[in-house]
Order: sequence, then structure tokens, then C-alpha cells
Amino acid sequence: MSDLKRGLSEAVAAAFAAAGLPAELGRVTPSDRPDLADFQCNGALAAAKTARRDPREIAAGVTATLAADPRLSAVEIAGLGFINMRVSDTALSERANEIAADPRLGASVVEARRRILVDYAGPNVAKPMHVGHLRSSIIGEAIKRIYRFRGDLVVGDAHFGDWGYQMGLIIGAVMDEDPFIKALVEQLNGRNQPVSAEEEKTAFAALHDRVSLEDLDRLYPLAAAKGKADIEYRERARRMTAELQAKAPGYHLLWRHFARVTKVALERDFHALGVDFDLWKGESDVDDLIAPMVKELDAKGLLVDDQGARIIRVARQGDKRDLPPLLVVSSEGSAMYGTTDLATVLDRERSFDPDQVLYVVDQRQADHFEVVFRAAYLAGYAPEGSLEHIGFGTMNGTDGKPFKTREGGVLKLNDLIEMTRTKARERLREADLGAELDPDAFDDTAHKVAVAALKFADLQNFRGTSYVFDLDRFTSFEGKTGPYLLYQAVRVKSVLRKAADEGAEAGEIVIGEPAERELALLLDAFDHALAEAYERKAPNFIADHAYKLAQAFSRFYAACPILIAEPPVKASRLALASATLRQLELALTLLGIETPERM
RNA sequence: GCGCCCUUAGCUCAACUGGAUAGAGCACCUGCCUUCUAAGCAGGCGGUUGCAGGUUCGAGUCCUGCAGGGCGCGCCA
Repeated sequence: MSDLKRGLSEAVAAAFAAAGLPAELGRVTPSDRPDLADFQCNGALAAAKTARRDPREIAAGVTATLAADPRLSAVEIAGLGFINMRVSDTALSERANEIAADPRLGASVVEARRRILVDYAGPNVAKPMHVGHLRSSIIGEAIKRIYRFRGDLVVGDAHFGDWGYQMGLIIGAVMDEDPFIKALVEQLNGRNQPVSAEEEKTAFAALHDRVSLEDLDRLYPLAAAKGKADIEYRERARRMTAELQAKAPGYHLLWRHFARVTKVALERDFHALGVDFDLWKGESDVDDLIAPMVKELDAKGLLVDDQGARIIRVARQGDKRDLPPLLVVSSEGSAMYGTTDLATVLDRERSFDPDQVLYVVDQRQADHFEVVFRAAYLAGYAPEGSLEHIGFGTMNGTDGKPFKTREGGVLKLNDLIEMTRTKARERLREADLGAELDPDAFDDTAHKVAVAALKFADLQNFRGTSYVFDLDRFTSFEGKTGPYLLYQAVRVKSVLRKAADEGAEAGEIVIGEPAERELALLLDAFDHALAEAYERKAPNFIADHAYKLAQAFSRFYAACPILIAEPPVKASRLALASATLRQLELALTLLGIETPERM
């Protein structure tokens, strides 16, 4: 089964080949001029260049072969040599029925299944997630779902930031504030034997009452600032980091408490966003690999001593810029960001053996990943080219600067979600929607509307560019928004419910009206949108398709009455509406957006 | 200083990797609810694609320069 575009491409390619021209020129695309054609091929123009012939003459040779194609109702040469094709209602109806009967709604599967690991979200221990984690979470989730749906074996990993200098900072800050904890930690650190299960339980209970995530969130910025200003404070934090990494019992126990406290909040936020992971691995999970890795890197002759640290130089001849080296061991003996990243490459190679690893991380870290990837290739930890940084732009406020609250602080993700939910409830009430729903169902709908608003606002943009996040604008819920898409889906559901109530059944789709044609052509275009999203790791192609599909349905809905139509037409339109709903919901699912039953 | 990215309608963003008349949404204007949910539909207004060159039959897209903006450049992640 293939979409019309691909099917026609094959025919046009064959026609080009028959004319003694390269078959690649037969590539067919949806028409730029829907008033003139459904599909077009620009190959004759390209051929004219190399063959030094009149493009219209080449096009004429190709169209002569195509004229007999039963799928086409018209084949014309237009302009300088565009080949315009109009698909027959019969062929379009056939394709629509095929999609309606297909569990995958017309989407094809990759030819060769690959093993893919998607590294996204990257929450930190001891810090609540903030808006900066939003894009990675929702883009990563969408990419994971898109890859999985196309047939790859995909694993999503949250990749915790739980093992760096920030841990030493926060440990020190907590101990400074609470003498009880300081005493507890130091007492444990001073011992030789490990902490027993009983002691651990008691200690966790005490810590539970004394250190909350709010405390950590309050202390961390202060400690970070102090670490920057005060050399001694910084040195101490670094020392603590190194001792934590050496598993000093007190530090390690306190750190485990931080991780526990953090995870509760993370699970709440991820659950609210509909983001879930196959792996919750952190930087600390590869700690045991680091010492042997360093040894091995040394044996391979890759490590160089420099300014008290040990580094890998990754510069290559022909580089336009001076890439910094990878800092493997700091002068304090600590593992750095890049060290754990490199060890993680190694860990994944051993445990999962991915064909490709996608790092869904802020574009600003492009250089960092280039350095890590080069080091990994040098060390033989990953096949050249298998590691890819999927960068994205920052989410800015209406002032064009990175998003802040009115008070100038960083907005927590949970607060953002809550604000959006509140707006969604308000808007539902204003529009007098969901009035018949019971309170739980109303809240559920409001939540789905909020998540749709949030995610669609992000995913409709190409990930690489920064975008302005304007709460007032995106909570207005008009036009090209998530709620619009949900609204269209809900309208279809409503019609289908009514049809079911009166016992009406879907039947064979017969395309006739212009609005039906348009809708069927869009249903057919799904596979292409999916392939684009897949190849370019860009969910906006799915978002765009979903929006166009919803728009086409809305036009169809306005132009073609369903329930009051004559029986055969009614059955056809019901089938078309049903297929549209299923494809729309599928596309939204790939974006991580759920649709309510009513709103 | 070096490097990377960006600049498209008043605003927010697209444009299937060089093709026809650069598309959507918001805002603004005009119509349409005793037919299936009007958060909707139909139509209108709005562009020298930052500027100047170049390559090409053809450039928002490729090349060069300039201007403006953002970001990154080893012991944070």
C-alpha cells in the first residue's frame, strides 16, 4: 500500500526512464496550485538543463505515456514545463477506502527497522523542572513516538543530571543550614562500615521531615551564586562532589534523599504532560564505568594532561573553529559533564547497541555534543555518525528574551501547567462548552485542552528556531491552536455518536464534492508528513498535517451535511468522517496530545 | 577576537531542501447559527522575504559582502 504521491512518482519515473532520462526526475509532489492540479512533477525543468532541450518538449514525451494512467483524470503541461496531474474521483475514492480500512490510517513503515535511543527531558536532581525542560520533554516525546510508530525499536531515556558539581553545592548548602543533618552526614562519612538498611530507613525518615524539594530549590540558587563569588566555597563544593562520587556514605545517603524527593515532583510533571520514559537513567548510573573508561582512554593514548586536568583533544584538520577539548578528569579528580556523557555513550553501546542516539537538547549545547561525539568516535564507543544532536531553540517571553515570570524568576513547569489548566477552564466556561459534563469530566477535558494548547503551540514551530511564548495568545484558543484541533475531533465524535444512536452505518466512500476531494487528498498526504517528520526529526510536519486535516474537515463539515444526506452519501460521509477522526487522533497521539470525548 | 544560528505581512510562525501567483493563524473589515458543537465556515485587507551584489532559464532557499539580533567558546550542566 502506498500513497498517491508515491504511486504516481513511480509512474512518472517510469515515463522519464522510457524517454531516456533519469528516473529520479519523476518525483511527484502535491501541487502548489490546487486550482490547476492535485499533483505536479517538475522533473522536465530539471532535465532541460542537463539534456539542453526544451522542457515543454520533454514534458510532452512524459505526459504522452501518462495519459493512459487510469488513476489520472487529467494530465497537462503548464507554464515552463510543469507536469500537472489531476487524480480521478474513482482513484481518490479507492485510496480513501484503503485508508479507512487501514489500522495505520495510510501510514507506511520503515524498510529496515533500526534501534534508536532518544535522550530527552534531562531533569536535574534537587531542582524542580522549569519551562526550559518543556521543549526537550515534548519534542523528545513526539520524536520517540514518531520513530516507534514508523517501526523502529525505540527507547526513551530521561537522562537525569544527578552527578556533577551542583550536587556538591547543594549538599554543602543543606549541611550549612541544618546542624542536625551536618552532624548526621559527618558521622556517617567518618565510619568505615556501610550504612545498614535500618539506619538508612531512620535517616530517610528524618530527612523527609527536614529537606523538601522547595528547600532544595530555595538553597540551590544561593549556593550557586556563592560558589561563583567565593573561591573557598567553590573549592569545598568541588571536594564534596569528588567525595560523593567516591561514595562517602553520608554524602551518598543525603544525595539519595535528594533524588527521591525530586523524583516525586518529576513524576507528577511528566505525568501531567503525558511524557513517559522507558529508562530513568542518570549520570550517576555510569559512575562505575568511569574509572575503567579513563584507564582505557589512557591506554589508547587519547588522554593528555593539561593544566592539572586530563583531556581528549578532538580538533580535526580543516575545522573552521577551535573546538575545546573534552575535559575527562577535572583538576579536582571529578567527573565532568562530558565525562558522564562519554561514559553514557559507552553504557548504551553495551546495554542497547543503538544504531542511532538522538540527543534532544537545547541548540546552545551544539559544540558540547560535537566534542563528546568526536571523543566517542575516537574511542570507538559508537559508530561514526550514529550520535546526533537534535537541537532546539529557546522559548522566549514576549520581550524576545528567555521566558521569565513577571517577577523575573524562572517559571516552574508545574506552575506553567497549572496556569494553563486554569485558563482552559475559564475558556471552556466562557464558550459555554462542557456545561453538561460532571466536574471530573470537566477537569479532565480542561486538562487535555491545556496540554494540547501547550504542546501544539510548541510543536507547530520547527524545533530549530526559537519562538515567543505568549501566554495570553496561546490561551486565547483560537485559530491554529491545540484546542482548535481538539474541537474538530470532538465535533466528529459528536456526529458519529448521533449516527450510532440512529443506527446509521458507515459504508463505501465515494468522493464527489470538492470538500470531499480536499479531505481525501489530505488523508492521503499523512504518510508523507510522517516521513518528513521522521527524516528531519521535526514533529512540526505532523502538527501541520493535523492542522490542515482539521481545517479540511471543518470545511467538509460546513459544506457537506452528513446525517441528513441520502443513505449512500450518508454512509460514505460517515466513513470519511470516521477515517478523518482516526487519522487526526493518531497524528495528535504522535504529538503526545490526547483528545477528550466532549467539550 | 573566533565560530554557529537567525532576520519572511502590523504581530506569531510556515514554505515538502532551486520552480508557477511566498502560505497559515492573530489583529482589522464584510457576510453566515429554527441542518449534525459558531473555539466554526466563506470572503476581504495586508509582502521590494534585513540591505547590496553574484550563480541560474528560474533564488525566501545556493555563494560573497554589509547591517541588526541571539547564542557558544575546558574545570557548571
